[in-house]
Amino acid sequence: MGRSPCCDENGLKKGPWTPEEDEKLIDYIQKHGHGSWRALPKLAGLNRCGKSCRLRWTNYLRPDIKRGKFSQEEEQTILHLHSILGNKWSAIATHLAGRTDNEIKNFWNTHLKKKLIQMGYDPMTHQPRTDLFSSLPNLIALANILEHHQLEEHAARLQAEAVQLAKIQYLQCLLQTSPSMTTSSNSHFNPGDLGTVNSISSIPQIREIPSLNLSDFENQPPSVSIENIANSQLLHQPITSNAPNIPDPQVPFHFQTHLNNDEVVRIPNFTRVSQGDNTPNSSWILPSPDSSSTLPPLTETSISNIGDASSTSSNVEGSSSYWSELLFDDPFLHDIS
DNA sequence: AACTTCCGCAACCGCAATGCC
DNA sequence: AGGCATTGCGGTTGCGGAAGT
Repeated sequence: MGRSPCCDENGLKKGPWTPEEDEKLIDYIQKHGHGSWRALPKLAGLNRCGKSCRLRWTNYLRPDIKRGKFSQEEEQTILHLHSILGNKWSAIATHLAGRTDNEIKNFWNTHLKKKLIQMGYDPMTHQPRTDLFSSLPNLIALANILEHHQLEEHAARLQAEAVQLAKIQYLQCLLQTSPSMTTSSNSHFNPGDLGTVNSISSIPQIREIPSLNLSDFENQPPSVSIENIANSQLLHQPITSNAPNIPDPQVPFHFQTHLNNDEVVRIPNFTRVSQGDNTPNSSWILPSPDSSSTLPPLTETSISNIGDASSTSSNVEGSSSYWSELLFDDPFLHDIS
């Protein structure tokens, strides 16, 4: 397979294009079309290689190019497509009218990738990073700063953010393990679908969380101080299922966070605990941290009252399925699916 | 004000795919 | 079918302006 001759070999000009060169290129293409890119420079009176002309035209001079800031919608589209296609910039560009692959690639590398990292996602897999606590030193450093300069109010906000982040991670784990959410083309939840998470605001416990999307992290990435981790009892601990009869889901760890003194969220073993009954409308809220160890057993009877009894299989997958169905059977969560 | 560092983006490089003879 | 030319694509570079010191 042949290689294009390098511009250098022929003493052709490289580097930024001048307005005069742009004008020549535009004039020529408007009159004759680009035809052979190799022949074009000579015909257009340009001391450039054909490749350079082609790139200049396709990435900058083409009249149908849309310039300027990417809209929220475009951003979501890129995130979504990237989660499916990966770094197939040209394929992604076909779904964004007027945007070039180069522009999308640059936007990804300079903005979106950083956002995902800040949100705790692996930008390549779009999966939540499981090494959240490997960034502990950074969190500690942040905590030290906050310790001296932040007001109590700020700390409370951080705690809320920690809870928010944990909830997102929970939902990701949940959606990943839920067969009911699996499709052939996109079997996992991804941040590009964060708009979906907004619907979770209908969950009573999460209602207090404002509508959540990427822009929420634009100016201030979610941050968690070590102090607040301690205060909120956001714990990293081995799986020790406190819910009898429910096998541990196949996840590396789970979080447990106390929203306040009265509420507990366990993640991803997000335990919706009935307070006296196991009906679908029972509360999501645990009365106290300790109560999680004294939960009434979720028996097959109670499960059948809630969801599909066949999902009570003792294997791990069945467990995930069970929990997922348990959760998704909740009318509050119907919007998600 | 001067210098340094950071950041965004246009452009380049080089490999792969496709087309043509 | 094989070889060369051309085009497409993704990764990387480096320039210029902004922000920070």
